Amino acid sequence: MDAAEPTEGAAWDEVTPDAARRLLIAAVEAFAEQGYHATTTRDIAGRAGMSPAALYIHYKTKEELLHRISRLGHEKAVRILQAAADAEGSAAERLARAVRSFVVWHAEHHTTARVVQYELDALGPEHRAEVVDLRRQCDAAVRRILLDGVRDGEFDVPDVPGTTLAVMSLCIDVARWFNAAGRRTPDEVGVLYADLVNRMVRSGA
Amino acid sequence: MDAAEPTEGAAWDEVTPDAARRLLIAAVEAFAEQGYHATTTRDIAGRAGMSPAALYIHYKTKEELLHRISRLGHEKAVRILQAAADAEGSAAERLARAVRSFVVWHAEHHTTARVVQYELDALGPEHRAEVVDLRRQCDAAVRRILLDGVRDGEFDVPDVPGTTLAVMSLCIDVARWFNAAGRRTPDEVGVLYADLVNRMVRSGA
DNA sequence: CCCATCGCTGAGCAAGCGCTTAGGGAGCGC
DNA sequence: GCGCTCCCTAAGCGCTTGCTCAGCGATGGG
Repeated sequence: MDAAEPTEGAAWDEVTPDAARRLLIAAVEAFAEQGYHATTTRDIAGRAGMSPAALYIHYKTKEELLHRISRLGHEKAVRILQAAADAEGSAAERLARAVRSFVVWHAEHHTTARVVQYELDALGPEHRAEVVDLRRQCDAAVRRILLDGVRDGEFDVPDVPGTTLAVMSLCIDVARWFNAAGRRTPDEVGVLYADLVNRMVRSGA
Repeated sequence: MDAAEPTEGAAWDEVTPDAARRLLIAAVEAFAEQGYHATTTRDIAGRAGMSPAALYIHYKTKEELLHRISRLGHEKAVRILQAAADAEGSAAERLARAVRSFVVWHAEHHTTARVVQYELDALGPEHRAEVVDLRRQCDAAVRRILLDGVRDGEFDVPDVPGTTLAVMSLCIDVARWFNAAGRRTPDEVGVLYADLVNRMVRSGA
């Protein structure tokens, strides 16, 4: 389907210089494993092979690290969903693409996704507001597909906002339970979930 | 202050003495708002109107508080799902009841549910193992309903374990996004979700 | 009226936290 | 060689954390 998903390392290409990227990747792993509040700056620096003080050359605070991770992750999510919503094809095809690529991203980058989706409350007020706005754009993209499908008679969806919520919720929760060592590949989960969501909205019964 | 949630107080009836219950309810609120690691023992004791030291008369450690909350919550979840699985009626009726009551519980007690579902990793190894076992019982109850429905030709479910996972995931994530001040009541969400899940598994299209 | 018991508090300890500061060493133009 | 810049470290500051402990006031049996 769409262009190959970048790998874990390549996803942070835009973060420079090298030391800042290494710290950020270390922070993602630590936050995903233990949560933001349980992670110490010493732990992050240690994973990146640096002394505790090195962190503060590249980031003002620990919270700024989380903010950078959260913003980059949400921007990626918005891009994935808007690409699907803007694509050619029937509403069913666009919805399937949206769910599949969104789920694959959550499964493949489940460490990043876990931080992005579950550490939102650890952000400061203005940083959180910025990220909440990006989430609204995610919702809007999915809702647009559903509304198109209802308008064209493709879908039977009595409660569009509620179903949008449920679809997003289903995809996001993948980050919580997905385990790379488990028996399902990200793509298998994506295909399964696209089918389940299609069943939720298809008309006729 | 919690008059809006009539069952909230009654849910912790079994916790005695009174001071221990007040501390536990304070801990649920604090953990749900800020997360386990961001909550201090001083905060919990303060919410219960006590000094920091009072906590350690009733609980050995902060982790024991989380364990008690998590265990009681999971036991309730198991009871809800097994009651639905064991009920009379068609598989569709039992599935609808399971989803509806499970979702209503997550919405009504979303503070408790948030702690129960998202602070699992903060438990010590042996306490976590105990709780993970209870979660397997939850999964098993839902899977049993799906298998019955497939056997009787009521459901069309190509991937029973995967669909079980998705149904549980959908219900659990309610605890993350549900807001008591929002425009949906717990019962409305329960009815909506029961319908969406029914559409996932119904045969014919 | 006394004193043991229970539930609790005030004060504080050792450890660990986020973050700062002074300074070292490699690479560069001149 | 010299000085300048850029990354980085060792040491540590001020503060908060989970948890402890000696002791206090209220209660109730004798």
